[in-house]
Amino acid sequence: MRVLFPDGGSREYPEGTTGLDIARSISQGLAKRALVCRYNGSALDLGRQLEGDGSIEILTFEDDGGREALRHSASHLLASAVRRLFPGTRFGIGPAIEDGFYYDMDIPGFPGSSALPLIEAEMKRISAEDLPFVRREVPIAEARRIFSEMGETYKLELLAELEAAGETVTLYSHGDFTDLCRGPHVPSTGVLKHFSLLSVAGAYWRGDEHNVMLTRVYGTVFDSSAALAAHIHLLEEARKRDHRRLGPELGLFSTGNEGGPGLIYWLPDGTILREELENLWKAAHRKMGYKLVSTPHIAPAELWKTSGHCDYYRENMYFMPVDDCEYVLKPMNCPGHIIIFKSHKRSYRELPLRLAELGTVYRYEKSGVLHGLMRVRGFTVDDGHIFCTPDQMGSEIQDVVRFALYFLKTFGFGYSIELSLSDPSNMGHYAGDPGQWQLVEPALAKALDDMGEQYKTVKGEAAFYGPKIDIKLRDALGRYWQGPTIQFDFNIPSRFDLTYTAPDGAEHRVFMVHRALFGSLERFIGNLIEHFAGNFPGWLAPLQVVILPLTAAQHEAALSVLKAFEAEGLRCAIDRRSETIGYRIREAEKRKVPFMLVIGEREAADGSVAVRRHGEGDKGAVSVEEAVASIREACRRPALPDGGKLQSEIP
RNA sequence: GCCGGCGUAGCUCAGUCGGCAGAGCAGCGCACUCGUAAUGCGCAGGUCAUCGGUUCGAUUCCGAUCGCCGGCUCCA
Repeated sequence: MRVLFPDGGSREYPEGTTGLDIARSISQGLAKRALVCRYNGSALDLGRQLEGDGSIEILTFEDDGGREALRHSASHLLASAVRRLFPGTRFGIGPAIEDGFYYDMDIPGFPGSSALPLIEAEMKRISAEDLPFVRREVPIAEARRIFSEMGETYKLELLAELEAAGETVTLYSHGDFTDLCRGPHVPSTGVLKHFSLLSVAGAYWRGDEHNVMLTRVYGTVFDSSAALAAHIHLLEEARKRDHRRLGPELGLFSTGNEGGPGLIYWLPDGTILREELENLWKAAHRKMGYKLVSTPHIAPAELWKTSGHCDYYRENMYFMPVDDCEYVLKPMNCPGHIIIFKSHKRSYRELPLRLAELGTVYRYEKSGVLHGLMRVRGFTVDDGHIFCTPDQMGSEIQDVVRFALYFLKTFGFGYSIELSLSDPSNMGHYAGDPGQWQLVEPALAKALDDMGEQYKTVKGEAAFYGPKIDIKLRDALGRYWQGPTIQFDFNIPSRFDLTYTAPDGAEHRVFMVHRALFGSLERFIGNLIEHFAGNFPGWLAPLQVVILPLTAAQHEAALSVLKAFEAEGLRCAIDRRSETIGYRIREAEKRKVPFMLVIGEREAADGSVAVRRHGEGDKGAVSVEEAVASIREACRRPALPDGGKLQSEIP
């Protein structure tokens, strides 16, 4: 048989050669690192005999497929260890996940996370036994017999579903442990050396809250102890940066308990941070042609019936009685902006009309999903609604994407773009006229293409009311977070009968786009805290400069330096406490103040300050004027976006 | 909401197999006037999350409630 390699070369092998044979024939090193292979596109165990001509890829930990096989094999290893320690355990599913694996199990008498070291030790033992993973293809009836003998009720459920798909299933065994599994797997348990169990959690069988809850054990596995250590280090680094730890520690916000779960109380320093963001946001939006508006927090339930939220968003809304009516605490800003759009008859000359508001909304979230600033019950959306004509749509989309990227670049985030489109086989599910979808979806793709942006298209991920562009932001640790979102809405304009008068004198349906660039101010600040590990850039630092007179003899000099910095609008404070200079520096460092200015006898005498930068240490003495100039520069607010719209014309 | 874990001073955590509640840091007072990440001494600080039960006695054991943390398909 003729085997083609990824580099274009090819070679003749006897029929029935295995992937491992081929890897060996290429190099010992590759054979050692090989985990699984792909032959003619399908992933296979290295020990599988290959049939017929084809193209081969030997997959190692460097490849997605190799990593997945290693992780998935580790989940089997986990399961077999749990079975040895807790006989009678029944198994659910145990897939590989983004950076590790888990297994959902019903473990009789499971003591909780205290059992993890025990299980890990048992896994090490099974790894040392170097048991081969053996694949077997059996008729479904045979599999059913095997699993019902073992009392594996969850596996039987899975088998029942697989019946529809085919007549046979595959089983993988190592030692006396057998699992229903598609594979492929690494050759033997000995390949799994560098793993660690991380946590235990409850998980509903098949993710459905009506089902029983199983015990989920999470773990991770790598191909070297160094890579495992690096991953553990990353987890620790993430823990250190956790905004739920840093936020209260830096005096930014407080939440929970008396204040109510999921509600954020911004402390003075957090409020400064917030205000700086709001100021940049407002100035940038005005420059980009948005009109800022402000809408009330409550509105009659009627409004929300018209918008449709009362039907499909009810369980997230807070209702309250007012006079004889029912009112709603707003969960979204759009209906408010629609009232503003409808406040008078609109001409095509006014379009595109871009309304924006930092609108605080309240949504009921189940108590268990609340999470620091990231998932809360009250938050401020940097909401914007663009009302435009079909013709204007393409350039509006580009403007919004560019605007979103401006913010991400300003904060140093990376990003990746996702375009969510409708599912063509299920158009009945969507709001609006299919013609609109056909017009808009290609226009969204074209707008991104024209800008030269890379993006991933996901069919069927659109909201029922319209297609959308989601931008995920990547922080300093390489983690992705929900970022800007741009959503078309074919539902609301018709529900509210939003129209404009065109040049032909007739009324036309307006196009509407929702967009949020920060998403929520709370979540975005959470991202910023973790991204910067609390070391905010100068313009965001709640306190920018601390002035530290060495002794009481320099208090006067220090006060005049303070005045010089205050005059520049810098946020500064003087620390005249009767503490050693070391103590006061330590306090300022812990507070992550970017600049510390020490003033001793020498500096007081010649009108200088000794500059110390947070995290960097003493930078030496410079004149007060120089210090003011350089710190003012370092704390300057970011430039507004390029371009912008003509603001001063009456339409 | 559900499963599991946790809740002791402002913070970080000891401790009590049921018998007067402990430390460090922070706070306050006094002294110290100092050269780049913790000066010394002293004082104060608690309904041991809340409510109920068992007990002569509960912070400890049991139950409920509240809050926080890890999670709740990334599909054999």
